[in-house]
Amino acid sequence: MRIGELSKRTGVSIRMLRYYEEQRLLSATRTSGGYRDYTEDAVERVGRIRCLLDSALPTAVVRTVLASLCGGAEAERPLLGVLERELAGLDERMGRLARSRAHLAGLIEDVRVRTRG
Amino acid sequence: MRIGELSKRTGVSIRMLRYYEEQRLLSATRTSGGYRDYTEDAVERVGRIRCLLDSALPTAVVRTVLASLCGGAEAERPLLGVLERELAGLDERMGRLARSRAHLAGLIEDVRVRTRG
DNA sequence: CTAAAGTCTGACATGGGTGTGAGGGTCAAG
DNA sequence: CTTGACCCTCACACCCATGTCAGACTTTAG
Repeated sequence: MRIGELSKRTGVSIRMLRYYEEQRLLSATRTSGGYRDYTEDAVERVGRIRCLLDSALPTAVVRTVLASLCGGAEAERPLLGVLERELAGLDERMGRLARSRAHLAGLIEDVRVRTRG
Repeated sequence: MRIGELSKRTGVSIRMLRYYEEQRLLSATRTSGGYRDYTEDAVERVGRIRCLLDSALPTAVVRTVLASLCGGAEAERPLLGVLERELAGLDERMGRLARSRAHLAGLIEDVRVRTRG
């Protein structure tokens, strides 16, 4: 299928499908006219890419993950380390956000008190 | 005082002090030679700016907050709304991150199970 | 054959605080 | 006067998924 159809079937913009190819997350053969030609499998693969990106993984990690998932179980050991580091990174970001939130909530409370007074 | 001293006393880089001025968060008079000349108050003001930025507020909001804090209590009503919207935004970001984290944790669990099996 | 819809590549913009560098001016101590 | 420390402005780079536009080509329907 061509890119427009894949876009409609996955809900992912054409721009992003091209981007995934550039990032080597997704591949397609080309027609004689130069159009991308996707197999049926592409639909599922795009879904997996979206899932991984929605887990806040950067494209480079998504590429690694996809490669490992297609490899055997022995390829999944280093993968696990990569994912755990990403998880730790997420936790740190959440911690920072939580601290900011506490800051801001305190600030709001201050303003409230002062306005009442 | 000049910018280098303010930087040392606040721990904020010179680059950032200039940036705050550009963003109209901080002001200084100029010497005849064109150097910025800060009053003592600037030290405290920079501290307040840092505090607000550390609360994940964008500079435009920091500007509003600083202006309101210098205004009277009646100026703090709209301010409160602004801050609450920011807080809601923070909560949404935290929610998204939490969802991503859950996604990723699930993915890791899958890999673990599959590697054991 | 023609028009329209689809596709191609390449490039620029976004957000937004922050680093870094170039090229040049100011000021104080020797 | 010279040297060196300090400062000035302007501008580009970063991150990185995503939108959007321009100009050109392909495919398909009429």
